Amino acid sequence: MKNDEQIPEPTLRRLSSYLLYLLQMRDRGIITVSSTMIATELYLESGKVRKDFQYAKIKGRPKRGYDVNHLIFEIDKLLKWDGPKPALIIGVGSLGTALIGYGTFLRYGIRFVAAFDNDPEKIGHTVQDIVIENLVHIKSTIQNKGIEIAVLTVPEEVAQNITDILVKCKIKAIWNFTPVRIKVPPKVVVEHARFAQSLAVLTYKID
Amino acid sequence: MKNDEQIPEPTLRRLSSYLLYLLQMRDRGIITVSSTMIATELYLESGKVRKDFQYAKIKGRPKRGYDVNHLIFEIDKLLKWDGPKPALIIGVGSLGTALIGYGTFLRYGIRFVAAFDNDPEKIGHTVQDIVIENLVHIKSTIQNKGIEIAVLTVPEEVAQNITDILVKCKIKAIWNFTPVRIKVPPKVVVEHARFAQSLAVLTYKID
DNA sequence: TTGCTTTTGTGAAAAATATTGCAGTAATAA
DNA sequence: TTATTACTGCAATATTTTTCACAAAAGCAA
Repeated sequence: MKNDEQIPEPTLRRLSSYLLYLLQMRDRGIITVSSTMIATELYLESGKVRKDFQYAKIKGRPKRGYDVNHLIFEIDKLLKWDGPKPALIIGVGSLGTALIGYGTFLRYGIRFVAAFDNDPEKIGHTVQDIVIENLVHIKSTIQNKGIEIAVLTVPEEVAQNITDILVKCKIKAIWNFTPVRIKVPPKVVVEHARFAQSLAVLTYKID
Repeated sequence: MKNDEQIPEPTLRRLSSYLLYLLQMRDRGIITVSSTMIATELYLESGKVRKDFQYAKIKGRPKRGYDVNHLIFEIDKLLKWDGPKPALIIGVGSLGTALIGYGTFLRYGIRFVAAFDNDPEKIGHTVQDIVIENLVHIKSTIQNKGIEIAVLTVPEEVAQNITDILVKCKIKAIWNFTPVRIKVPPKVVVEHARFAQSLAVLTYKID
């Protein structure tokens, strides 16, 4: 395996699942886990787990397995989930509010530090100690707070407009919860929260 | 291509994306689309789009492309998104409430017809015309309303317990929004709403 | 009609991802 | 010390998914 190789997306996704399990194990005081243990728990093949760790350049020890703390440390580092990154949310409707309140994100590398909405009724109010700001302040807030990640929970009609603003403000990544496929320059990372796609798999498989 | 072949999951996911685009096209009065148009819009290869339609057994016409209405009809049928299925939600916290309010699900084949919570404060209150019920009624509600799909937005500590109840009530599919990997018998379909996995890909790709 | 163009449908090649199998290593027990 | 066991690490193989390439079909224009 070459050194400069990109880590496959399926591997990245699984690494985040391993992390969840590993945190549970650490809470229970478990020091080492084997690839078989992880695989059994997550319904995978142990070989796949080992291959994933190989991609992540994480080493284990024959007969012992992998050190739980080391695994957590390395996966966090790889996913850049060490030291939560400041993020902003645009669109403080019910979904936006729910996401701000979803404390678990803190564990997943992001912390909400700003919120925006264009409803004058909402501006000035707070959600979880975050003041909802007017969009006109977005550029300065992004700069002042060093925000790289934006979570997009606006109505779909304005999704592209807002995206263009975010791009102008040099945001690096957008997590898009709208059903619209937004357009960005190549250097901006976009990830769709694919509710529909998830549901498609679910409903297709029924029966 | 054999007839009894299972449709690959990536294809299912893309089909749901095509649908979104096709609905927009229909609204704009467009009658036919080519695989190239879809591909350009969604940043894919046109061959992939055609292959996907091949899996879905959807035919086009050379020089004309595909009929928008026919595509929508066939994809809806395939994903079983025609005639929304009744679904219930368990755990009416902020995320649960947001999901109930997310009207777009109606387009994606499910309609919330029941909600449950174990907080006595909440029971009897309504969210979007749905009365929050006590969990003791879950079995009869599932039977009476013919519910096959459950959306799980409970705290992670009780996720498995609630899942076991759902399985006993013969639910067919669970859409799991908790970070816990729940265990079910093979015939029950589970789909994780992988917030963490989605974020893993996002944060890894930054820079 | 004929020729030209666009677009489908699909087999086949290529690439990505998953699985298998096993040599080698470290811990443990005898 | 030696044998046994339980692992990893990785190369080889298999499978899945994507990409490519092009013949055939259908519309269109002259």
